Amino acid sequence: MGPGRGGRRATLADVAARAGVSTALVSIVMRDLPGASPANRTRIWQAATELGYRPDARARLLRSNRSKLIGVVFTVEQAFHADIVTGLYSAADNVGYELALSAVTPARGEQQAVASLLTDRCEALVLIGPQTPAAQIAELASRAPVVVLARAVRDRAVDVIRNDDAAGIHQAVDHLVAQGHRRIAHIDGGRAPGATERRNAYQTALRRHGLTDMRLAPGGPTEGPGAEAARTLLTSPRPTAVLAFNDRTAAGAMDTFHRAGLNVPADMSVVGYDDSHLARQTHLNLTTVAQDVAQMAELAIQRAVDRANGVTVRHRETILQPHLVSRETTAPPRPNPRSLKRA
Amino acid sequence: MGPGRGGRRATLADVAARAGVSTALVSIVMRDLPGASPANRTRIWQAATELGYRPDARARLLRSNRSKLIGVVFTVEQAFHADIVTGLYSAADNVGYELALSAVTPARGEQQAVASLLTDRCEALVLIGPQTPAAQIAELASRAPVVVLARAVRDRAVDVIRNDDAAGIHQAVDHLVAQGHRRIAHIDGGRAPGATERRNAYQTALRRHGLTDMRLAPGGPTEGPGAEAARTLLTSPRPTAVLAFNDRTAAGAMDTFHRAGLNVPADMSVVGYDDSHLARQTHLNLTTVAQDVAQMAELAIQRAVDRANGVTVRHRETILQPHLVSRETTAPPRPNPRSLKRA
DNA sequence: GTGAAAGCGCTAACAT
DNA sequence: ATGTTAGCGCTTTCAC
Repeated sequence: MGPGRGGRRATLADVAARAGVSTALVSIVMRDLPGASPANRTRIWQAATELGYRPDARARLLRSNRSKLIGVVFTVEQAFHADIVTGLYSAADNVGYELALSAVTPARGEQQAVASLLTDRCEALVLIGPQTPAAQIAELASRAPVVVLARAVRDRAVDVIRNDDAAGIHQAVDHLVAQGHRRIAHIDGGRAPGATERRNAYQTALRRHGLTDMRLAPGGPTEGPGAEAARTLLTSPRPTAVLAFNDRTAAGAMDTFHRAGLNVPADMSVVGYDDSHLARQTHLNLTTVAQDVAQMAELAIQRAVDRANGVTVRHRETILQPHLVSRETTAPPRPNPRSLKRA
Repeated sequence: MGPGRGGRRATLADVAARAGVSTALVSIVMRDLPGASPANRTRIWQAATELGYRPDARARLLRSNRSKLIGVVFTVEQAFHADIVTGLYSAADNVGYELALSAVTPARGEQQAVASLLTDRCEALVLIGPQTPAAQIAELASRAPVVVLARAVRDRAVDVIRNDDAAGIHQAVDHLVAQGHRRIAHIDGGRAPGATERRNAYQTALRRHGLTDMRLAPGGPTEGPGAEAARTLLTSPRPTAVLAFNDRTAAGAMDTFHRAGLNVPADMSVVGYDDSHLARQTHLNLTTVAQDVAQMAELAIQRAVDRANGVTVRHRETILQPHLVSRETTAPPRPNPRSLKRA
C-alpha cells in the first residue's frame, strides 16, 4: 500500500535510483519529452508510482525560471468573479499555464493579494474588477504584465478586457422601449467598476429615445442596495421598468417589488447585467445583459501569456460586445390606471 | 525611478552586491531576524528597494523545505465557502502561514484541485465541504494532513471540523414551536454535505415536540431547488413555517412565497442555515442558524498546522455548537385564514 | 538514448 | 556581526 507519510517525500533522485537510471532521464520521462526508450519510460513510471512521487513545483520552476503561473486577484463574495475564475481555469489549462488564486476579502486588500502573487513569481497578473486607483495599477504593471478584467483603466501600460457598457445598456433600453415602456428607472452601482459608464449610458439612451422621464436611484453592486433603492421607486409616478446595475442589484430590487405586492413583469419589468449564474437561476429567470465570460477569460489569458512571452500586442484595450438575454422579467407594461383616468 | 521590467528580476545576490555585503546577511535582514547591525539593515533595505527586490517564494521554500503553505479546496460559487475562505486567510496569517487556493468549478473537479495543491508542496490541506467519497479522502490523508470542514467524514486519518447539525436544527425547531407553529416543513439539501444530518434532525425534533405533521420537500443547496420545493408547500394544508437546508435554499423559498402573495413572516416563517453573508443582507434579514465561521476557520488552521508540525492532536473530530440568530423572517403564525373566512 | 555535472535563488551551518 | 559554503529538487547543457 502507498508510500505512507512517515518518511521524506520521494524525489527525482529516489525514482532514478529505484529505476536504475539517471535523474536527467527521469526528468525527461516525467515531462513526456522525447528522448527516452519505451522500456525506460515504463520502468520509470512504475518506480514513480510505487514511490508516490509528485514533482516539486517549486524546484521545477526555480530551475526553469518560468513559473508558468498566472496570478488572479478576485473578490471572494462576487458571484460574477466566480464565473470569470471558472473561465480562467479552463483557458489557462488550454495553454499550459496554472492559476494562482489570491482572494480579496473584507480583511485582505488588493495590495496584499497582489503582493503574494508577486512573491510567487507569477508571469502575469489578471485583476478582476479591481478597485485600486489606476495610477497604482500602472505602477504594478512596471513589475509584471497586468491584465485588467471588467474595469476601464486608461493607461498605456496595462491591458484591459471589458465589455461595452454603453452598448449593453442601450440594448436593454431598446428592448424595454420596444415593449412600450416610457418610464424607465435605473438603479446604479454606486462606486463599483463600470457604474459610471452604465449610468451615463442610461441617460444617453433615454434621451436618444426622447424620454425625459429619468429616474436615477443610487444603489450598489449587491442585493441590499438594490432592494433599498427599489423602495424609493415605489412612489408615484412609479416607473414601469427598472434597469439595474447588475444581476445582484436586480435580485434585490425584485425582492422589494414582490414584497410590495407587485408582479414582475406584469407590474414592473426588471433588467439585470452580467448574466451571472444568479440570473440563470430558474426562480429569477432574469432578463439581463450578458457579458461573454468564457471569451473574456480566454482573451485575458491569451493576453497575459503573450505579454509574459514578450509578444508584441497591438490592442491594449479589447472591448467586447455584450448581448441582451431576454428571459421572464420583462414584458409590456399594463395600462396604468391613473393615466387612463387622465385620458 | 523603479527597476523597469527589461532585465532579470533582482536576486538576493544583486542586493548583496549593491549593499556591499554577503547574501547571508541580506537574507537575515529580509527576514527580520536578529544578527545584523542597524547600519547594514538600513543599507540593505535601501538597496533592496532601489532594485525592486522581492524574495522568491519558490527558492526560499525549496531551501527551507517548509512551504508554510496550507492548501484550500473550495467551490467558487458557494457563498458560504467564501465566508470560510475569508476566515482562513486571517487565521493563517496569524500563525505565519500562507494559503494556496484551489477552486472547484463546474469544469474542474476536486481531484484536480487537490492535485495542484500537492504539487505546490502544501504542508496540509483544508477541504471545504468536499463531495469526494470518504475513502478517497482517507487515501489523500496518507499523503498530507487533511482537515475537512463542514462535512462529516468518519475516518481515523482525517481531521474534521463541523457544526452540530442536529443541535442547530433542534434550536430552529424549538424557536418555531415556541412561537406557536405546529405545521413546520423542511426543504432539504438533497445530496449536499450535511443534508442527511439536518433532515434526520428535523424529523427527530418534530417528534420530540409531539408534532406528527411532517412535510419534507426535496430541495438542494441553492436558490433554484429552494424555490421549486417551496411551490410544493403552497397546497393546503399549508405549513406555517419552513426550515430550509441553508440560507440559499431559504432565499429561493422566500422568493416563491412572495410571488404567491404570502407575507413573510406573517403568513409564513422561514429559517435558513449558515448565517452566510446572504442572510445578513438587509433585504432578506433571515432568521438562521449561525455556524461560527471565524472559529471554524481558526480551528481548521490550528489543526492543519499542528499536524504539519507533527503535534499529536487528541480529537480528530471537533463539533461546534451553532446558535440561532433570530431576525425578521420568523413570527408567530396568524390564525388560519380559512377559519376567519375573509373577515 | 543516457548520464554527469552545473546551477536556479535562497537558507542554514559553520566559520571568522 | 558578518562571510563562506553547501545544498534544497529540479532542469539543462554537454558529453558519451
